[in-house]
Formats: sequence, C-alpha cells, structure tokens
Amino acid sequence: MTSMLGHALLSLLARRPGTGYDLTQRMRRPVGYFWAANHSQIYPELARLEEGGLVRHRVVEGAGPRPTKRYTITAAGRRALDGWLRSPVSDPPTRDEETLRVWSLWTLDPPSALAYLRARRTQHATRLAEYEALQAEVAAERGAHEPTQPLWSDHAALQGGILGRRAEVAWHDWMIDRLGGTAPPTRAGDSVDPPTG
Amino acid sequence: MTSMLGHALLSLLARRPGTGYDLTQRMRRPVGYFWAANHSQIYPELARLEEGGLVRHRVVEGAGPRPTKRYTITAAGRRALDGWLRSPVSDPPTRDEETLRVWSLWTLDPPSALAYLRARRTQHATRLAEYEALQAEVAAERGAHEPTQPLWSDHAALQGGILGRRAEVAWHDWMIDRLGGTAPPTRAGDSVDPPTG
DNA sequence: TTTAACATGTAAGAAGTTACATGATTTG
DNA sequence: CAAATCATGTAACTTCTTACATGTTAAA
Repeated sequence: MTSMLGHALLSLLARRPGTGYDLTQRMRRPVGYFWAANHSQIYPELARLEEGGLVRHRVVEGAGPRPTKRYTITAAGRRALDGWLRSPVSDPPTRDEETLRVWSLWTLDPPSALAYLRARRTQHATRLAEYEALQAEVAAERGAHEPTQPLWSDHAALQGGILGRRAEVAWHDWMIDRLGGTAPPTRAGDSVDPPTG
Repeated sequence: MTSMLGHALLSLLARRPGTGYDLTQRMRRPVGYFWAANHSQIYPELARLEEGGLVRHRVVEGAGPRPTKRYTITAAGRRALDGWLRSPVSDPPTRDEETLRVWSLWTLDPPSALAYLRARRTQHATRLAEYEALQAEVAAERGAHEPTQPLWSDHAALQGGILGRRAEVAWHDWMIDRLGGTAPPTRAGDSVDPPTG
C-alpha cells in the first residue's frame, strides 16, 4: 500500500527525524543517487504516511520562518519498513534509457555513434570517481563494518554504485573498441575531462 | 516532445513495420529487458506518433479477427529518432529499488539480511545465464559485428546486460561476504565466480 | 540590498499500471 | 470444448515532473 517513495522516507526517518525540507535535502544526496524525488512529491507523501499512522509530526520552532514540522517514524512505520524488506522483490520493471539508446545506435553513422559513446563513457567515469571518493571517506568511519549500523548500508550502497559504474565504463570501452575507436584518454577511477582541454 | 516510449516504438519500427499487437510482443522481449510497456500504453502512443507524422498505418487483413493496423516509420520519424540519439543524455533520473533496499538493510537482523541477499544473488545469476545464452546465439550471426546492422545493437545491448548483471552478482557476493555468510552454491553460467576451491 | 538557505504547500499535466471490454481463429 | 493467440481499444488510478505561490532570517 505504501509507495516506493514512502518506503524511502520511512528509511530516511528510521535513521533520524527531520522536517520535510530536511528530508528533501537528504533525498537529493545521498538517496537521490538511487531514488530521486522533489519536494512537491515529498510533502503530500508525508501527509499520506501520517494518515496511515506510519509517521508522526510535532511543530517546532526551527531556523525557518514559519511553524516547522518535525517528522518521526512510529512503531507501525518501523513494522511497515521491515515488512517491505522481507517482501519479495518484483523482478525488474526496468527502464534504462541508456540501453534503449544503444539498442538504437545502429541507425547512426559509426563516427556519430563513437562520439556519443565516448561522451557517455566520460560521464560514467566522472560519477565513478565521485563514488570512489565518498567510499574512501565512509570506509574510514566507525560503523561501516557493523551490519546493524546505518553506515554499513551507506558503505554497501556505495559499493553497488561503484561496481555498477565500473561495469558501465567497461561496457562503453567494449563498444568503442568494436566501433574501431582508439582508447579513450582516461582510465577507470580517474576524474575525467574531455581532451579538449 | 516525443516520450521515451515513443522513441522505443520508433526504434522498433526502424527495424521493421508491425501492428500494435506485434509491437507489444516485441516490447516484452527483447526491449522489455530495458524498457517495459503494456499494450494499454502502446496503442495511444502510436496514435500520438501518427498525429505527429512520425508513423503511418495501413489497414491489412492479418491473422486477427478485425481490421489490423500495420504501422510504418516515416521519414520524419527517422529524423526524430536521429535527433534523439544526437541529443545529450540527461544524467540519471535514477530509480533503483534494489539499492534503496540495501540502503535500508541495516534495520534487519543480519541473518534476515543475508537470506535476502542470497535470494537476490540467485535471481541476478539466473538472469545473467539467460543473457549469456542469448549472446552466444547473437554473436554467431552475421551482422553482429557490423555497426550499421540492427544485430550490432542487439549484441551491444546484451553485452551491457551481461556486464551489469555480473556487477550485481559481484556486489551481492561482496555484501554476503561482509555479513559473514558462506558463498552460495554456484552454477554453470554464473561465470562470475571467484576461483573455486 | 540582493541572494541563499530555510520552509511548506497546490495545480496541471505526462507517464505508467491495472482492470475492464470485445471477439475471431487456431491448436490441443 | 477449452485455451491460447491474435487484435484493439477505454477507464480509473498512481506516480512523477514542472511550474506556481508565499514568506522569514542570515550572510555577502
């Protein structure tokens, strides 16, 4: 009954309480790396969660100009989160624009296809470098190796991002290679800029 | 102006014409691996594409019971597809349920988390084996190595699926390992396993 | 004094899901 | 005779995006 966004918000609140504004920021980064949402979606969803008794709010005098609502997860909210994690994952209702484009790439002349792939490759390598920098910080902290600490999940999610982006870079290199291009100027993990200098 | 689904349909029709029903089947497999859509979405979208002059239909006597519409891509449709492929990719409006769950996994007791990860690992390995079997077929065909043939794109898209699933399996193994679990039983086709023994 | 950060909402529309609705031909 | 395949649509609803709307406090 609870939407995916609802679960994301419950997960956020299980870590610590926060205002709608605060949750919006936390949805941008780090959650936005794997589940994006705008404030215009978040405020109504919080109201729905509260209607269902999964969260609760208290009005506090915060930094803002008007009465600010500080949301907390309830016991029922924790149960809902737990039930969701124990429910089977519906195998992937995938929507991957990148693969769709590759699947259409035969219609382009090879030099254009090559230019496209090189540009994408750079974007993936850049994001990979970002994840790796974050991971270095997280791995150094206490709690990153304790499975019941939030930081363990940060660490694990980041690792997924890293392995995923490495796979993207390797895939693009594979395609570039088969289109007869020369190797791109950078290596996986480097912070990447186009050679245009 | 054209939606992502519209582009998927144009891409499908650039390969060969087809009825709405036929396009629905082709959207299930192979396109459904990276862009899912139902017939209830496809029929109205075809009408919109036709309104925009990107596709055209002729009524034909087919196998079905009623007048069947056979859609063809127009020159304008090919230009739209081309323009889309040349336009920048808006970096990822990601929505990845799997990572969201991992990011919440710290709330579960470790044995439950382990059970969850092992189940998911198996699903990824199964899908990987499926892709690898398809890839073996595709790679053997003429055209798979010719960049302007549709089969080149089939081959490339499948390679992305394979590398992506291998990354998923490796990620899950990484997490299972860090939760102190033993390695799951491996099967032929997994192709990702750490050296056995 | 202007901009950024804090703070919360609504509205219109696009995109996607699930269910409803119909009906002929072929295969088991 | 039943089920699968072929074949095309609509309706209701959820989810998500983009834009509109308002207003304070602190820093540059």
